Amino acid sequence: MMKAMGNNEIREELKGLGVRPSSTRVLVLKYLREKKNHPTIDQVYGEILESLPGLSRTSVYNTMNVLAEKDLVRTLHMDGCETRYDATICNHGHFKCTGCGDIHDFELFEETSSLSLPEGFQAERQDLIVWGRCARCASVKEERKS
Amino acid sequence: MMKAMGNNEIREELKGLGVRPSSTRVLVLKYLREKKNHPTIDQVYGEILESLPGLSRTSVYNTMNVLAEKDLVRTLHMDGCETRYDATICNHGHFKCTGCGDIHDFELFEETSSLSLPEGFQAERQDLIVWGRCARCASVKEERKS
DNA sequence: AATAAATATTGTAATCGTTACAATATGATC
DNA sequence: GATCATATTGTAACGATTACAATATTTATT
Repeated sequence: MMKAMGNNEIREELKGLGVRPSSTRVLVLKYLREKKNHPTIDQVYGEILESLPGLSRTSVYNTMNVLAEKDLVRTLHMDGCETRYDATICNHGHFKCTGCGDIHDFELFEETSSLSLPEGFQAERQDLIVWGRCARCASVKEERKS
Repeated sequence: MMKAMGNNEIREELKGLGVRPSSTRVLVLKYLREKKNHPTIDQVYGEILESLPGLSRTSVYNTMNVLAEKDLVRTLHMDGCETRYDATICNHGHFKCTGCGDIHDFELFEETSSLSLPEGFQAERQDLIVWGRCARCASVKEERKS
C-alpha cells in the first residue's frame, strides 16, 4: 500500500497539541495542507469520503472547529455565508476571482505596522481580501460564478 | 460630524439613479449614512420600525439589495454569516473589536498599488479587515461577544 | 489482549440568516 | 381618478451550521 507520507507526523503533531488524532482529523488536516485550495466543508467532505466511507458532514464541521481552536486552520468569510478553510497560517492575503470564483493566496509585504488605526486600538490579526480577475479570467471574459 | 441629510436630498439622489424613493429606502439609506455603525439587518429593522410601523424584515433585505446594486451601500462579511451594511463607499478598512464586537472604519493610506498580486491578476476591489481590541476594550479586559 | 473510561462520530432535528413567491398596497402616469 | 408598474408583506423554503442523544472508536488500565 502506498500509504501517503506524513500521516504519522500529523498524528504526532495533533497529539502534541492535546488533540486526539482520529482518522478524520488527520485526513482533513492533511487535505488542507496538500491542496492549499480554500475549500468549503462540502468540498472537504466529498473528497475525504472516498477514504473514509460513512463519514458525516457533522464530523467535518467538528473537526474544522477543533483544528481552528488549535490555530491549525484559519476560517475565511469572503462573500456570503459559506465558510472556507485554510491551513496556511502565516500572514497572507486572499484574492477572490470574480470570474471563476477561485481563491488564491498572495504575499503581504506590507506589515501591520502601516495601519493607521485610531488611538489605543490594538491589532491582533488581519485579513486582506481582494476581489478581481485572476490571470486566466482576465484574458477570457466569461460568465461570473459568484 | 456630517450634518443630517435631508429626506428630500436622498429622495432626489435615488430618483437620479432610477430607484423609486419609497419611505423604506429613504429611511434605510439615511440611517446608514447618519449612524455609520455597520448594522445588521435586524438592527436597521428594529430602529426604522419605530418610524414605519408595519415594516417587514423582508423589505429591509430587499432595500439593502437594491441599494447595494446601485453601489450606495457595501456589504461586509466579517465573521460568520451575518451580513453588515455600510454606506461609506470610499476605500477604508474595517476594525472588528473582539471584545465588544463593534466595527470601526479606519483610513487606508497604503493604496492598492502596494499589493504583490501574481502576474496578470487584476484587482477591482479590496477590503482590509483587522481584528483586535478597541481603545475601550483594550483597557478593560472583559468578554462579551465575538 | 481484555476491559473500562474518555472522547469522537453519526444522524436527526433545530437554528439562523436569507431568499422565493404570491397576495396586497402604494404611488407614478395618463 | 383609473390604470399600471412596482414596493411591501407574510409565509414558506432554503442553505449553512450547530445541538444533542445514541453509538462507535480510541486511549488508558489491568
